[in-house]
Amino acid sequence: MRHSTLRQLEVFEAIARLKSFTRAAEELFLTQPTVSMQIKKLTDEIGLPLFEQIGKKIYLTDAGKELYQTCLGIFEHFSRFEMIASDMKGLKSGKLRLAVVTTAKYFTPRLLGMFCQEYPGIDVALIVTNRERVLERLSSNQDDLYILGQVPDAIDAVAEVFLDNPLVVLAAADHPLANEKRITVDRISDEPFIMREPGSGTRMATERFFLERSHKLKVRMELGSNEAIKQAIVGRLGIAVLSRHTLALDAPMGQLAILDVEGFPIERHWYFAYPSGKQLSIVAQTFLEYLRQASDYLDDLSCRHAISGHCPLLKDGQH
Amino acid sequence: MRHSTLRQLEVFEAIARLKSFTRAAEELFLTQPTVSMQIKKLTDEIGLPLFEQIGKKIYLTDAGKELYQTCLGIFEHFSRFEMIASDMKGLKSGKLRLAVVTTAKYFTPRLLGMFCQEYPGIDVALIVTNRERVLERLSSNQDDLYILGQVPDAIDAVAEVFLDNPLVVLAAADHPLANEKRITVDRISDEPFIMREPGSGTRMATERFFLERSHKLKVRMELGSNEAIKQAIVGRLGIAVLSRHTLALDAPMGQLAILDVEGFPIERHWYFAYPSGKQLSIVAQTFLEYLRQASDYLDDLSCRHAISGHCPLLKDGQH
DNA sequence: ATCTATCATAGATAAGAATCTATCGCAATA
DNA sequence: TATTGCGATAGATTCTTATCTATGATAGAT
Repeated sequence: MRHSTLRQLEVFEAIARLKSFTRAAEELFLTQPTVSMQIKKLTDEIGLPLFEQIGKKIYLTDAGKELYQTCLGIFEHFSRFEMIASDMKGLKSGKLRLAVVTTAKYFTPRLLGMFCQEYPGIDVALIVTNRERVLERLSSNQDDLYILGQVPDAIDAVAEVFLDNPLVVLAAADHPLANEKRITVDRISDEPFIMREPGSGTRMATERFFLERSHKLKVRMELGSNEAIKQAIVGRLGIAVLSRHTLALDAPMGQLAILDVEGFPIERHWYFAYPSGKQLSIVAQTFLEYLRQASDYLDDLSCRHAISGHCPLLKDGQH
Repeated sequence: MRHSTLRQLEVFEAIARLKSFTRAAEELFLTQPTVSMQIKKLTDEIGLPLFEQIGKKIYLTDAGKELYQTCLGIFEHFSRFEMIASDMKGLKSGKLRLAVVTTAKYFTPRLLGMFCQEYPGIDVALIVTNRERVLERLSSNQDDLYILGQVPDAIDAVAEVFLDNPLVVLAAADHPLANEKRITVDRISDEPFIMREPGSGTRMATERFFLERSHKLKVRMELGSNEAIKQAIVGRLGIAVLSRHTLALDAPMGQLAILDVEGFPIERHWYFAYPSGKQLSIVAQTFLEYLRQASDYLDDLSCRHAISGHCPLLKDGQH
């Protein structure tokens, strides 16, 4: 009976409900012979009579009753799906899967928060992991969008800048250099450095920076998280280059200083990316559009926090 | 999307499962362009992409995942129905609704018991009510088969004898006539009679019997149930004409006697009936066939009980 | 760089589905 | 008995569908 058509079920349902071929025909804007024909075919396929006629009344047989229930169930499934589909089209529902590089966790929640407020039906999943895993997910198409601090090179992907990502030199607030200005790279390079593990985008950029200036770094420690590094700085274990975004609201206030080193901040950027050739879901497209628009506001925000004097991390007059 | 076809869903399901258009085509014995075409149509109807292709891999979009679930649900419904239908065809399941006249309750359970044993999957519903209600149900086609003691006349129905229904005269075991033989109708008609309510088939047959012989009955009581009548007989309130089937195994033993009256037992019959024009369900047909075959055995059974001397109701030598 | 696997597209065709009009047969009803 | 209402049947038509072959495009794999 897999060869029955939905049309037949539709016709059947109408008859079963109205208990009349003629009424059903009217309801469906068909002629009566047409519905008769449909039912005939359906009955043949099933191999059991669905209706019986005593006098002029129509009754459902047991098989008919079962089929009626089946119909209702099937239509239920259909309309459920139709609802979901139209919600997806109208952005009333849907899912957005983001995978972001560790450092991005300092600002993506805020981004997502605003987006979610605007589209309350959208379900967002944020995965925070290291660059390597993010690239892995990117190439096996596990998410909708990816956020990285560096354009993926080995993988064919579309990437676009949407936010600045300035790298700054951080030291303990009472570090001798904390109040100096225009510190040379020379002086910095003598300091003990704390770094993320090799492979970290920040580390790569930092190393390139010093390499270009023919300096070597004293890497005193390698730590697996930005938070740990900040703690280490406060503990006077050394200085570090980190994204200014790591100095988010929750950073230990007043214990860190941004050093005014020549050539800093290193201007890196945040990129969103997705596999080239991927047809983005409507939700993803919308989020992307939202990202582009929000970037202005976000830049502003991070400036105010980190630069324009509202940031408790900066000593007076340093900006 | 009500215009999508089941075929499309079938194709879609195969692709979603195999994650390949080509594999799906092979599985369905189609060419690859055919499945592409089907999916194209389905996608157009739904208005959302269902698959995405990154490199040579196929992935389901969110909409696709939803549709896949929907498909599974729908196919589930279908196969459930198919199972039920094929069970119905094979008598492995099904329902038999019987409506019988009150007096028939003394033997139908035995009939049904045997039938149920033979077809354990069949669900039987037995409704016992008075003749009037049975006819009502018959004319509004509420059940599969009906059992009556008299052919329905006002209603157009098919009826067939399947069992004898002898009416006998019952009296208390110590009634003066209990030991007499060849009692004339004359003598009986002086006795106080206990009867069922007007409309009862037994009553109608009894009245006709006496009318044909130009006798009138002294109806002393009208009672609504055969059991009540038997109790009344035992209580010496009178005698009565009842179906011998009412003297079933559970009858009060040794307290009732069948009087050997001329012209008795009145030979009535049990009929099964159904609305003419009704296409009986396979279950009903089977039961009917079973009834015809079982009638011999049942006749035998009731004979042995009521006539051949094994019956405790009969005094020695009366048969 | 070439080959191979995979999906998309185009064009053709044969099969079949859905539908109609006209008419028949039956049963309930007036 | 005549009429009416309802479903079945027959035959014709139109349109769609499902399908094919042939070919093109793209991206991994060798």
